[in-house]
Amino acid sequence: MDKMYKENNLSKNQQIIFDLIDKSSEPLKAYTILFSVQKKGIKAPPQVYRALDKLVETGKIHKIESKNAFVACRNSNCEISKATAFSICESCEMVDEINDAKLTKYLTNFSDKKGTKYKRFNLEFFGLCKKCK
Amino acid sequence: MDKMYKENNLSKNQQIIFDLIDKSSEPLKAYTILFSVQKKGIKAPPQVYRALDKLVETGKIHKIESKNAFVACRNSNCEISKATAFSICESCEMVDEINDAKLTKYLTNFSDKKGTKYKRFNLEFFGLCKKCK
DNA sequence: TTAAAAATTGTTATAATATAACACTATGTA
DNA sequence: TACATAGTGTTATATTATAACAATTTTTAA
Repeated sequence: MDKMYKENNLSKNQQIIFDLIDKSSEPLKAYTILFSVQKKGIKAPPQVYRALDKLVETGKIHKIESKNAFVACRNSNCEISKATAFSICESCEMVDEINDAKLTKYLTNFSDKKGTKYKRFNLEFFGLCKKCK
Repeated sequence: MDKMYKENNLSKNQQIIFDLIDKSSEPLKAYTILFSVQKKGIKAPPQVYRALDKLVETGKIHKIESKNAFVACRNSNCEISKATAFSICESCEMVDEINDAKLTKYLTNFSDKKGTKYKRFNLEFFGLCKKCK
């Protein structure tokens, strides 16, 4: 059988792009991805953005909104991105996903002054990483 | 004296653009701002982006990263944006700044598993606002 | 199994967001 | 007053993202 990529539920383009992001030590931007996968036949922005959209939707990757860049999800059981938190180094631009049950619980249960609860959040912390400090 | 705008420490372009954002009931995008202020002599993107950068830097406005849009700060004493939180309606796109001392304190004091504390954060909650629910 | 539905792909063009670089002017400060 | 700093105006261009259309592949379920 030659459609191995279906075994983990990702399409061909999604798998190619996920692999790239997953192997990267830093967040990747859409056009960086595009240039990296051109030899694999992915030649145009919509192909990249469509795969990214789907991967974000399914929680395989997250978008770092302040950087327009994408990282693989490091939370073993993350299937849908509804509670994301990141630490971002303002010097070297390193990004780490924060996986802190207490923080997640606190924010997931947070309700504002009108009593509204939210079904999703994204939190980005900025500072200096260990190396840069 | 004809340089009134100096009284509150904003330059001419900064004041024009701040006023526009401040009066708006919704987040404004850079090019929406650009089109709105062309009659006031601000004709090119860099003029808008420079003013926006400065206003963000001084905490007069905040950028909603997930929307590439800007809102005026509603926290009376916000001089530097180091602790921002917003609620965003996924239906009508309404954005409200959350001003919750307990939340701010919790996040300002948050330290990750390596004990690192961060000097700034931005939190965006997503859900349905009262109207859309 | 097979036809309809849903998801994915490929492609071209273009829209939307943001910055580089340069010349100049205004303002604050010693 | 002169120097440094901040702000302005301008052209061009870089970067990020989507629209629209045609085709193919995969899934579903009758």
